[in-house]
Amino acid sequence: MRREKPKFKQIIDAAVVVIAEHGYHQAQVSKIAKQAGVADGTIYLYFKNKEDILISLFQEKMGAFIEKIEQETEGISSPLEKLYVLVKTHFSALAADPHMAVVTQLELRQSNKELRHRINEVLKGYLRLIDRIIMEGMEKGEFRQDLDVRLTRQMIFGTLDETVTTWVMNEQKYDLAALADPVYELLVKGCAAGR
Amino acid sequence: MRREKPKFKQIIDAAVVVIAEHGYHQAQVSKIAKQAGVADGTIYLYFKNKEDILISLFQEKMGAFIEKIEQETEGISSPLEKLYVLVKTHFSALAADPHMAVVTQLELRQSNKELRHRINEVLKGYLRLIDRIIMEGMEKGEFRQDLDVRLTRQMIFGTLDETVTTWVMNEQKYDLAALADPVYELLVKGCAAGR
Amino acid sequence: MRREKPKFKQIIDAAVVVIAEHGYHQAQVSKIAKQAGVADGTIYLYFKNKEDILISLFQEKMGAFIEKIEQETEGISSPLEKLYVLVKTHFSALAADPHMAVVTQLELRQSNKELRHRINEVLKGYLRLIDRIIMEGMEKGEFRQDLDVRLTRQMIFGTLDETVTTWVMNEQKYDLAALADPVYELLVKGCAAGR
Amino acid sequence: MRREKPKFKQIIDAAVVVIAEHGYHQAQVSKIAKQAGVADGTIYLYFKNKEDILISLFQEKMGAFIEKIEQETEGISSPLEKLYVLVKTHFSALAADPHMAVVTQLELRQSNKELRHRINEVLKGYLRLIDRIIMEGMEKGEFRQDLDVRLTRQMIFGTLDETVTTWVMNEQKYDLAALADPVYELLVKGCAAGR
DNA sequence: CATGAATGAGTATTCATTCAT
DNA sequence: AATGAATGAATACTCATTCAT
Repeated sequence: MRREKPKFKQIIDAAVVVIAEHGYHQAQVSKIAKQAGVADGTIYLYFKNKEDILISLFQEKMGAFIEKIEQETEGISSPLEKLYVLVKTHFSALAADPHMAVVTQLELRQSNKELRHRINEVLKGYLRLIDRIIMEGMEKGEFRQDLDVRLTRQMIFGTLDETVTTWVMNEQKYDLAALADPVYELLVKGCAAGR
Repeated sequence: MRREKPKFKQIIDAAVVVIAEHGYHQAQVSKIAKQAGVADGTIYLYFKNKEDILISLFQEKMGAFIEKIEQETEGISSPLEKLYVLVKTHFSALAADPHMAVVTQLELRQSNKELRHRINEVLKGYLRLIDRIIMEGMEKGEFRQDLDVRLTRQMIFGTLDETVTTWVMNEQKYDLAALADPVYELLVKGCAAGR
Repeated sequence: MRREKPKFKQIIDAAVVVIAEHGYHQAQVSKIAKQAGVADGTIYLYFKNKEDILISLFQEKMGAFIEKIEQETEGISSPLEKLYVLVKTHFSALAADPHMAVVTQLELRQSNKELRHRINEVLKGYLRLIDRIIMEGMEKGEFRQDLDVRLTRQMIFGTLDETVTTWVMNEQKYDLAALADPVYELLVKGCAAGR
Repeated sequence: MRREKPKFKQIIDAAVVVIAEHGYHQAQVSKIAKQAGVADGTIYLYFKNKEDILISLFQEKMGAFIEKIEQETEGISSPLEKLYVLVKTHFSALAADPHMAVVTQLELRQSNKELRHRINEVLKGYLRLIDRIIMEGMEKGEFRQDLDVRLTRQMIFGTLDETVTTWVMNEQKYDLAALADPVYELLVKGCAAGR
């Protein structure tokens, strides 16, 4: 299994650092190789091509991200609480890894359409997780019955994503994790005044 | 005023078509010139460089977009209704211009960080418009009093943006404008069941 | 006669200024037109093409230069004295027109081989003048009898040219005209100690 | 040391041939690469950019030229004889390498001002060598005591340079080396008849 | 005569990928 | 397995010249 070989991780980690520091368009293969401490050619013993590095990077990191959120929400029975933990974990995981935040929110989005479609494949795992929470919430009566699952998931993911992106573009100046509570409340109650 | 010269618009429209059809990275200057029916060199009589075409494109189109939404919401006194019209207009404007939708949601995001920052400057006008609706809503008691304006705006914009992007990535297969009502309701009421 | 039309001179003078200030490779036709206060297209009513401007420039200025030296040396009977006046006039004419000095010594030499050959045609008038002084000097016994005219002329012109070029490259910091006496003596006596 | 790698010399030699045959402005990088038998990109493993090829070319060739003249004049005690050997070697070295003669006398002078200044830096080594001969000649009493070293050097270099350039522009039709004797005599004795 | 908007040919340089060692 | 020298395709921009007004 290539994912277990030490150089596989070594190269992916190097890619994250190089992209975060130099930006997507300045992340040449040779720069990644240098950062990883291997020869340019060695990259191609572990990855099919440059795109494959980026896809693998996203798979590895996003996979861990999803797994973490799944673990955190696993034992929880209340869908609303699950949603809260998801928001909290989403924010704190990215706040804890500033390099990764820059890479996922800004740099990787500069990739071409094909790569972005591949990335979306990976993202789907996360979106399905959100979908499951929504459906469970509707079943258990904690969420409104008339929700459109896809639209609700788009609201949740869109809000989280926009919040993190704004935070990254503001150079991560404020405490992202602290936004979990008000954002959760917004998603749950909406913006209108209650009756 | 260069913006009023016919070739200025002609070239920008050509750029939209070329980028939508061939993608950002395949939108060579010569391809845009050909589509516009002018010589390569003519481009440079109206634009400083390639990046300037893209920035101008975004300014022109986004400017018209914002202006349209401002006009539509102008006479309305209820902030909630303003929000509804904003959602509706946002969706229908992009649904009415599929090329532009592809360009703004997918292609232009591949641009480098500098261009994206310039684009964000233009976007700010739109975000400020949303902010004003939120503040007015709080003042008039239609929105909750404890809202964080920035977070609320990020929810609204993030949700709209994610919804449009998903629609574009699904090849605009369904009716985007029809989503205005449920999305509006989601934003206003949130996803939780009422008490 | 085009040479007598005011715009002809106007454009040539503009070319000298532009080339001296911006350098040969930055002396675009449009810049010369602007400096001359005419439209780009007007240039082509007076000159066949850009090269023609430069050739005409050289002909006009070099023609006046040669004429001046011919006039100064005309009444003089002694070839040695003629040579002295030539050296003196060569230096003082260029010292009096710093723009022109930069143009002839540095900028115009960046032109392509063909233009340089055309320029050499013009220069030949000057070289023939030097030749005549040498031959007269040999006839009148003031110059050595065994001189090779071409080589002697190359020594004279090469020395003057190198001296002016060095002066221009040193930013015309010292008094060029003051070098006429020692340079003349060098050309006449050579560098060896007399017997 | 890049100068010792075979491809470094290979590319420089190719540049000399291409420039001599096609002229400075027609010496595209791809043409040089083809002549050198390498890929375009390989050029940039050995040279920073195109200008660097030309500067290196001049440094390599002019360096060898100066070294050769230094070696030839080394053991000689008489400054006059040193001057003779310098003239002789200058002419015969350029006569032996017609390509290089075209490149140094005609083509490289078309380069822009910056490159020409870099080239002059290299030339200074040669001018200093001439200066040393002049000063030694004055000390040993073989040269006149009242010489201005700079002017004398300008006469010597200017004469040699003009002689070679004329020879190149006449398509190297006559025997340049044979001119060493009369040119030397001119430089030493001047053109005036002895007393 | 004069204008100036429009033309379009031409070129240095980068970098993902290969393959002989 | 690992290396790194070599490859070569691909593209924005300038500016001399024209010609309809």
